[in-house]
Amino acid sequence: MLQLARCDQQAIDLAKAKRVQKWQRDPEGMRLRILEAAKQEFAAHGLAGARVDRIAANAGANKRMLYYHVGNKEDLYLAVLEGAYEKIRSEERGLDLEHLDPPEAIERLIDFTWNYFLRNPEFLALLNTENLAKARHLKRSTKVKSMHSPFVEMIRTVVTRGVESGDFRVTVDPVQLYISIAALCFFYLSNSATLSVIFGRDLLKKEARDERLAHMVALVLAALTGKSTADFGKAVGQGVRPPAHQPV
Amino acid sequence: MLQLARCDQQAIDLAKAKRVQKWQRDPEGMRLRILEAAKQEFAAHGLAGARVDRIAANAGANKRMLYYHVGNKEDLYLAVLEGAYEKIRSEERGLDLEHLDPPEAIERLIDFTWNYFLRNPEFLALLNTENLAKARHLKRSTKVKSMHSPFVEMIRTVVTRGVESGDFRVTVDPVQLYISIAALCFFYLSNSATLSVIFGRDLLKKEARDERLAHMVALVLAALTGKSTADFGKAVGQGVRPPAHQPV
DNA sequence: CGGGAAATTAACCCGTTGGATAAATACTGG
DNA sequence: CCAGTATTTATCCAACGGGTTAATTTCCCG
Repeated sequence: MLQLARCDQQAIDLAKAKRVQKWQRDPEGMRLRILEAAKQEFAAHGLAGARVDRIAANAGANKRMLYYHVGNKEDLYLAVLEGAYEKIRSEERGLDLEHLDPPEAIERLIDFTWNYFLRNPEFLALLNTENLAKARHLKRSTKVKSMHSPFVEMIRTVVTRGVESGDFRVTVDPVQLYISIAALCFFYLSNSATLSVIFGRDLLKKEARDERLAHMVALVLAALTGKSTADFGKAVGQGVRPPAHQPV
Repeated sequence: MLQLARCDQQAIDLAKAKRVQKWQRDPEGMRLRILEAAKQEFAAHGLAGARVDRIAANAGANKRMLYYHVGNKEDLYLAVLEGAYEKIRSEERGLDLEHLDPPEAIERLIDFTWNYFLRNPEFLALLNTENLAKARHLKRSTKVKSMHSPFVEMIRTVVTRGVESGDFRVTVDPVQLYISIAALCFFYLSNSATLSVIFGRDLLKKEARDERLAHMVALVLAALTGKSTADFGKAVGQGVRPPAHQPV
């Protein structure tokens, strides 16, 4: 008792003397940490499986902070989702496909999409979660709808140029083409866990990834140009080909 | 009070006389109804979002029945998942690709995969859920692993035959090819909700679905055979082409 | 430097949910 | 027809989890 009282007195003295702070203000930083933690949590467990307490803990924050800075669980989720879309579209805008000749532009688009998904696995999980919810939240979002037409136009331009130059034999709906490219990348990575079990291969190891990228590029370009590249995926046998292509 | 008593007596009399049964036994039927309800529930809400009480209600059963006939929530989930895999593999086995010439076999495989996913949207949702869980449950399952090699061999045969006959210009790893075909179908359907919002089109309406199937067949066959089919998706402009292909 | 708004913490509330228990009821083999 | 087993019902509960309330601390600016 006496001892305790002495300690308390000491603590107070220290607090006054050295101005010991229990915490410091940082609203912007806090908000970012919250959103980052939320992204990881939603990506790892889905909307229903995510735990608000875990988000708070991983953000190094008090649970109350989530509600103070962002809102309830669903607001948090929507904020994360919007952020994720903004990020990928912003990177895509920097792709600059106009200056490449069409086949190279397509290859670059595939390469980018693949590596973006590889670098941002949470993005895949978030999209799946949102689709499970039938895009309920995305529909409410005003931000997201506007940011996609420029991208489609960019692809349309590439296709048109390719057809005019004779590089591409046929014309394609740019939306279909983009969906197909995204599909080839997305499905492989998003479902790699079950596919690896089913086919008894580790689909995420380096060689497998390189092989997959080569396969996708070959598939799409062969279809568009009619010229079959040599490397269409590893042979029917077991040999593994060296990667034909490296991330940017 | 008196009235009530009289009613009770009446009820008892009726029960004895007409042998009124409050319920009748049907273990197998019950089990099936439980699994069906569970499939819908897990597909609609994911593992964490699924509610055991809702499953019971939709199965027309008491909650206790789930635990009695199948097990706890995770057991239920695994049973549903295994059932889903069994169903698609079993249907695939009936595809009988051996008797078709290679390009037709591939087209048929795409057609089947597409329509299977279309008819069984829960299957897509279940796979996504399982991948969110990093295939944790599937790894535990002994049943599932074995049933896939025959299918891969079936595709391998088609590819080999195609190369030998000269129909296909290049050889392809059958696993890569199957993943690509599944990807083109799966991603479009599984993500149709968000994609529809983003691109401002209803991707599930009849014309869009027909268009998609034609696009996928054209893409894959063009890549394999080198012969571009005319119909590679709707033009760069806005015209919609009539469906080139109908479900079986 | 001090008062008040902004930021943060601590503690609590309460409906939900997975799961368990025991009693009641139907069926079946002897 | 009866005894024992299989199946179903009716409750209960403890843990969890999202959200809130109120107090506490920091910082800014007049």
